[in-house]
Formats: sequence, structure tokens, C-alpha cells
Amino acid sequence: MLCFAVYAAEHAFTRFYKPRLEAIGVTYPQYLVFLVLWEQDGLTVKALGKKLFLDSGTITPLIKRLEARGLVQRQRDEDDERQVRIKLTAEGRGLRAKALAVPLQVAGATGLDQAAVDRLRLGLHQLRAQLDAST
Amino acid sequence: MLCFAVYAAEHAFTRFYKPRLEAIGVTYPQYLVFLVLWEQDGLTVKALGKKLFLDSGTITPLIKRLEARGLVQRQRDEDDERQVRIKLTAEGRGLRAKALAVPLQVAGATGLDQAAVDRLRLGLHQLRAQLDAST
DNA sequence: TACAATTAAATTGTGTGCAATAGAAATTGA
DNA sequence: TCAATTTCTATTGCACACAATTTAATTGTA
Repeated sequence: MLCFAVYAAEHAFTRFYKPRLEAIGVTYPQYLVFLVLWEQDGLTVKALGKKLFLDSGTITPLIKRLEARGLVQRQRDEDDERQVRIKLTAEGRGLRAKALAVPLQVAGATGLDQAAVDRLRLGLHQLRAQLDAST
Repeated sequence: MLCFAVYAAEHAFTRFYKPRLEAIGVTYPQYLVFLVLWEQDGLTVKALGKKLFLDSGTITPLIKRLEARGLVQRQRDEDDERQVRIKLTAEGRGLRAKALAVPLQVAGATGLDQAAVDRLRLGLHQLRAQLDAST
């Protein structure tokens, strides 16, 4: 079953990342948030959710944990106070350098060459888009 | 990133399955348990966990919820009382017929032909095996 | 300008996942 | 034989993930 192959691969990734991300003190979903914020700081909860396919019920408590540890700040948008913008602190930006080794470890562990990785990624992207489009 | 493609596809699958599995009253991980038990009833917690790549901390409470609803029974193995065997009740076996439509809906929604599905599944299987082997 | 509809976050409740640990049963080994 | 070790399940604690609901702010429209 394709669905189970995806399910099992996702857990394998999470298990693989866990000890490697513990070195910088974040979980895998938190790492994804940082990947986004390192590229584009100050996104709203909504924008972050759109990029990661998560809703506020997941993101809000996740961000609050990061805020409690001083890695990000939450600021109401001045023009639209419904929105909350997530901004990295200096410490949050500093994590980036510590996390540089992680993608390299993953690349080495997949046992797949670049072409195979690209094919898989493309197939998964199409699959996700189709599933999301099927409501 | 390959890991994110897997992560996003897994959530898309879960979201896709949710409303369709609500018709038979189970979650996606519970559905996976039934897929296994419909093929081979009376497995131990350990054996079930090995097939689904889950540990007892996940399976025990999941099974207890199914037991509370009368879909499975938990029985200590007579020869080795450390083991607990999970057996379907008549009602649990009866779910199988109700669930027949689900895989068809999924197949229709992926938007991929059989060859593409097979390639993806194979790639994901290799990926999972490699990641699990990398400790 | 009122005020209903919409939007953004946060909250609540349920159900996974997994690490760490505990406790009982079975196995091993001197 | 029986103490040490291993195996199996259950429990605890923490962190997602999402549906449904709530609250506050904004927008659309008469």
C-alpha cells in the first residue's frame, strides 16, 4: 500500500532526525519552522501554516514553546492586529550555524543518488497536491 | 527537501483518509491495525508493532481504545504470559466489508497510474530501510 | 455610520508517537 | 538450581496534529 509506505518512511525520518536534532535542542517540526524562518523571518502564523501545511492549533503551541526558550518572539502586526508575526531572536538565528551538519547527515543516510531523490520528491509532491485537491 | 516531501505527503494522506474512515469509525493508525489483523488475527503486541514500525507505547493505548469499543479482545498467551494476543471480535471482523470502498477511493485520488505508484512505493521502502539501518 | 460576514489566533478535546521506566515472566548460565 | 539477564507489555511524560469552538479584529455593504 502506497499510503503505508509514506507513513512508514515519515516515521523513519522522524526517528532518524531525533538524535541529530537533539544536538541543537529542537524537534523535527520545530526544525521545519526554523528552516522557513531562516529563509524568511517575521512570517505570520497563517503564512507559516500555509508553508508547512499545518493549522494554528498545531503552530500556536509549538511557537509558544520556542518563545519560552527565547528562540523566537511573537509580535502582533501593527497594521492588522489579528495577525501575529513570528520573529527570530539572535539565539534563534544562531541555531542555523549549528544545524548545518544535519542535512549532510541525511543525504548520506538515504542511500539514494541525487536523481533518485529528485524523482521521489517530485512524485511525493504530485501525490500531496492530488490528495489535497481531492478534498 | 525530501524529508519535507515525505512529511507533507503523510499529512495529506491522513487528512484524506480521515473523513472516509469516519464512516467506519476508526482513525488511520487504527485502520492500519485492522488491515494487519484482517490478514492475520491473534498477533501479539510485539508482532503488530514490528509490522507497523510502532512500539508498545503507541500500540497499547490504541488497542485499548479498540477494546473499549468491542472491536478487539486482548488475551494473555497461555504458553508465554508475557505476550498479549490481539483478537478480532465478530464486530471487528465485520468492519472489513464496510471498509472495502476505502482503498478504491484512495486509488482514484492519487492521480497516479499503477507504474508510478509502484515506483514511489519501492523508492519509499528503500528509503525507510536505509534510514532505519543508519540507526 | 451601523452591523453582519469574514478572517486570524488561540483554546479545548481526542488520538497518536516515542523515550524512559517499571514490573512480571521467561531464559540463560555458572 | 537459582541468580542474572533478557523479553514483553504497560505506564508516564512530552510534543505533535487536527476538528470544533471561541474571541478579537477587519471588511463589506446597505
